[in-house]
Amino acid sequence: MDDTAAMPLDAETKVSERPADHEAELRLWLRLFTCTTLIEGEIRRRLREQFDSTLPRFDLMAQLDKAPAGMNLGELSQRMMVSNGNVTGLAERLVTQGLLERRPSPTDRRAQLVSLTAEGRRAFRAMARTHEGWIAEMFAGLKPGEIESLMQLLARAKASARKVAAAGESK
Amino acid sequence: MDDTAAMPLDAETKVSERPADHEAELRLWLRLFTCTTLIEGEIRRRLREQFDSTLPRFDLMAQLDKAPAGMNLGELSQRMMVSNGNVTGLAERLVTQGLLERRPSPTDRRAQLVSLTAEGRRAFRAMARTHEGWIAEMFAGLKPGEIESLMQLLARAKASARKVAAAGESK
DNA sequence: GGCAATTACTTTAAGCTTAAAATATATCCC
DNA sequence: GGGATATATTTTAAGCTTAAAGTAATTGCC
Repeated sequence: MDDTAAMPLDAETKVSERPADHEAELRLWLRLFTCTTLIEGEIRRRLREQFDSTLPRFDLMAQLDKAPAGMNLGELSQRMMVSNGNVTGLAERLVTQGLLERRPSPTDRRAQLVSLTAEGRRAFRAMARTHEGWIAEMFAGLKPGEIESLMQLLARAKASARKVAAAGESK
Repeated sequence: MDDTAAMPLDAETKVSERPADHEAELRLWLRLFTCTTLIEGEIRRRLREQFDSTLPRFDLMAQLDKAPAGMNLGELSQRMMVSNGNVTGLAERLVTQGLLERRPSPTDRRAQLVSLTAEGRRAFRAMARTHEGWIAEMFAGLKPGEIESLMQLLARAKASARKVAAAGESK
């Protein structure tokens, strides 16, 4: 019935509410997660209802819209931060819809080059314009200064988390 | 070269680079999303590697840990903010693993009551302790004041988004 | 009592996602 | 040149997630 090992240091550990050591961080994570999930869910819902599309498809198209010459699937998966296999399936569905075009890379017979079709580009631009409005709507309750503060604090949080995540993946 | 506003109608608004009216909000959303995804991915990875578990399973168990008497699936799905069908499958897998127990509700023959088994409770507590440490680790780069500021700004963002999302769902 | 509406849950179909294994090609080095 | 290694992509198996349709039981109301 002693507690946490050795307890090397730092007073800090108040006692009374023992378990709560990192309560502030836990609550922050919960709030961050809830906030993101709330907005994300609404965006997904609207993409589906208004454009019969999905967030991953939108993301993929956004990457290609920035690269008119097209790119291969590996590069796409890196930029989207998802697995290779994921992009394979996503691209396939977009090709079926006529929004995406694949052709073999001229320099590497293992690789495929994908790019938006004219229709894909048109469809994406329409979605993107509307999407931008949705996001503005979601954050309409924040003042410009609050947006700026949030940006900076999230940058700090991201840097902090990135350090931890990066450490693990070198492995 | 001024822009936006006024300009009500626009056929198309040609003007090459239409400057993205809501760029600040868009960048904020991107950062919020990236930050959450980064942390979430690391948590998922660790749950899998260290506990052979998943985030949805962890969340479900967390709800039940707070309700020793158990609860029915509908209540669980509400608290987790996911669909009913989702909980059905999740619970099924946890039962298979011996971490969850189902029994018919004594008062309503349509309903099931679920609760953690002794083993489930033990497993959850172990995970929760470790999980708390991970979260603290992720945010270790932030000062207490920064955590506090983030909490408040995210609360404002959440309230803003909630208003928008709620408006749509009454329908 | 009996029937309509509601509620609790499950099933289905579709898509997203990943890790791991498999395939095909390219590159490096002797 | 030829074999080892690395790279680009696809396939597979498993799980998560949802909306919509289906089933069963309960509740409300006449």
